[in-house]
Amino acid sequence: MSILRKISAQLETMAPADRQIGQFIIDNPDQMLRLSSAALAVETGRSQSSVVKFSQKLGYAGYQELKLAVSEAKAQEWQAPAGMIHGTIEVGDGYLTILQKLFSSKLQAMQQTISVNNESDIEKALEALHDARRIHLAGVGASSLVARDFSYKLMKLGRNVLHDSDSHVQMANASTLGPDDLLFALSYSGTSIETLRIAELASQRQATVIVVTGLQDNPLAHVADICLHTVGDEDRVRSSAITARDAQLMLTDLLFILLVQRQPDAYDYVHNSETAVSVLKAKRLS
Amino acid sequence: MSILRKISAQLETMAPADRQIGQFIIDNPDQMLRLSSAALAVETGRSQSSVVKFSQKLGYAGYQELKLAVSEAKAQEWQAPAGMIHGTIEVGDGYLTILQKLFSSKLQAMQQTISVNNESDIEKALEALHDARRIHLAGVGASSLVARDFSYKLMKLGRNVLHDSDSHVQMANASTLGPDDLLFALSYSGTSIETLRIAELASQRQATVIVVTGLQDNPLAHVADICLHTVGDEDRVRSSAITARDAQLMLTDLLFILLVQRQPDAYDYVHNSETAVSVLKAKRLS
DNA sequence: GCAAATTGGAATAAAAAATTCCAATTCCCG
DNA sequence: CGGGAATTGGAATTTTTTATTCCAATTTGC
Repeated sequence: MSILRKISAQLETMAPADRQIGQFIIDNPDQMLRLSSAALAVETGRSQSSVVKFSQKLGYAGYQELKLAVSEAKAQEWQAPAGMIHGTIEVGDGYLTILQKLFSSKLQAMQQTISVNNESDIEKALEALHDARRIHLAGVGASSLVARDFSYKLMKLGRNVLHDSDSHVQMANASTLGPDDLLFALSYSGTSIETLRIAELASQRQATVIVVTGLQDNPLAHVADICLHTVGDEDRVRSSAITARDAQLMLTDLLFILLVQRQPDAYDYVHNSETAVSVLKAKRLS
Repeated sequence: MSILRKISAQLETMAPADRQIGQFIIDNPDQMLRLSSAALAVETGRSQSSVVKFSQKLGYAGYQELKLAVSEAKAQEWQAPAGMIHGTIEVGDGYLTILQKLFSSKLQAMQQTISVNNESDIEKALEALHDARRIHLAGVGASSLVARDFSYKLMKLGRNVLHDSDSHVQMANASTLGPDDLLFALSYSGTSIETLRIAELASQRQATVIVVTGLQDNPLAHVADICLHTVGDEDRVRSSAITARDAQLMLTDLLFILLVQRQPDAYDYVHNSETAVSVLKAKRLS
């Protein structure tokens, strides 16, 4: 149990000096860690011996041990998921609160995305990606960046990839797909008209259609041969495609790694890619 | 920067007593926090004054301040959530192992990225972004997607944003920047020639230069007015810009949220954006 | 080779932590 | 309600810890 929490719980039943010292520590843990027992006494208008006695009443040998416990309590607040601040980012939130809420939202989106997809669906998608002659990536808005990121990774493996940010070109590309090909379509809402039309066309042309979309029922999911789900809570982070994007990236990154594991020469391809790019890097500082 | 990391980096060039004391602290940070300077001297077979001098050579007023810094470094240290498999993805890894290692690597990259940047640097970047007349985003490869993602978000707020994936166009755009403008340059290596040249030009033209780059010393960091750092371990995830990209996104997402909090009409802009896009969404299934 | 700089322990001084002493206040029981 | 016991908490004192000074030995640089 965090000492800060323990002090809070006991505050009401403490004697006056103890209450004042305890309150200061709860309100200012960072500052307390920098103060000597005498300086803390000055800050609280109490005596130096009261500070030491306060520590001992809490079960510590002295002030130094109390300091250590406060330091550990602070460390746990940041790290333990249970102690992390969850919730909607709000107008009055300070820096640390925003940071923790953002981190927590990202973590949750990725974790939930993993748990709503079972291994057999991932394996099916992997199998289809592995076997596809050509892979066409489709998505608009934030999803288009995920599609592009995934297309770069697939191209790095030497795969035959079609991707263009212009939805008309995407549509034209889809009209060339056949039964040996695959469409990988991303849309969190599942209602983007361009992505939907492209998926419908690919499906008509007997290409395999993998859809990455949100959990809600939506028209894009209905076109899918294989449907992978993402979970994001955009309301938490001001509705700007942050958690939905992170959730999609979690899936595409996982598929990429699994493909790498499946392709014997994958590491060679990746290494070749790095070597090729290195001529575009400045030489090391001497 | 973590004091533990700093001590590690300097160990080789330290004199014998300092090296011994430094090594003990790196190996036993928990224990060190419980020891007086005299007790630490006994543990290392050195003198008590050497312990204090060691602290002072590192830039602290004394041993107590060093202790505080070690305590903070420990708090920010990465710790895998309980039970999670952590480590390098290897050839024989199964699905679940790969999944956990990937997830853990993402968490580590994001958390470490947060801990290596202090609040005052983030606030400086925020201030500069908030005040800039025009914001130019630069980056190539994976960084170009992060740049684009951030450009979309900034444009959603009604900001005057310059972004193009073509590095020649980026360069031409940089030639129009002035003292009221800002360049936001992303490169994990800090050695991409295009990004570097663009940053140098922006700097010459007196624009504010914010650089988002890795922790290692690099030419791009030297051009920066404000430097934000990212931590990613690409070796863990087959070296394909996964964790480096996640680290960069963590920073750009944070800056975006902080900007939203600073801009009174931000929510209106975001809402207007959603309304505008809704005409490109299929109607709900009936 | 020599002077200057660095290293680092012993001794000393200063600061911080802990304990003791004791007066004032509160609590509890008869 | 009164008196004794227990608690509170600051001042004074003691002990421990931290920081600085002194100085000899070693290393470095010219």
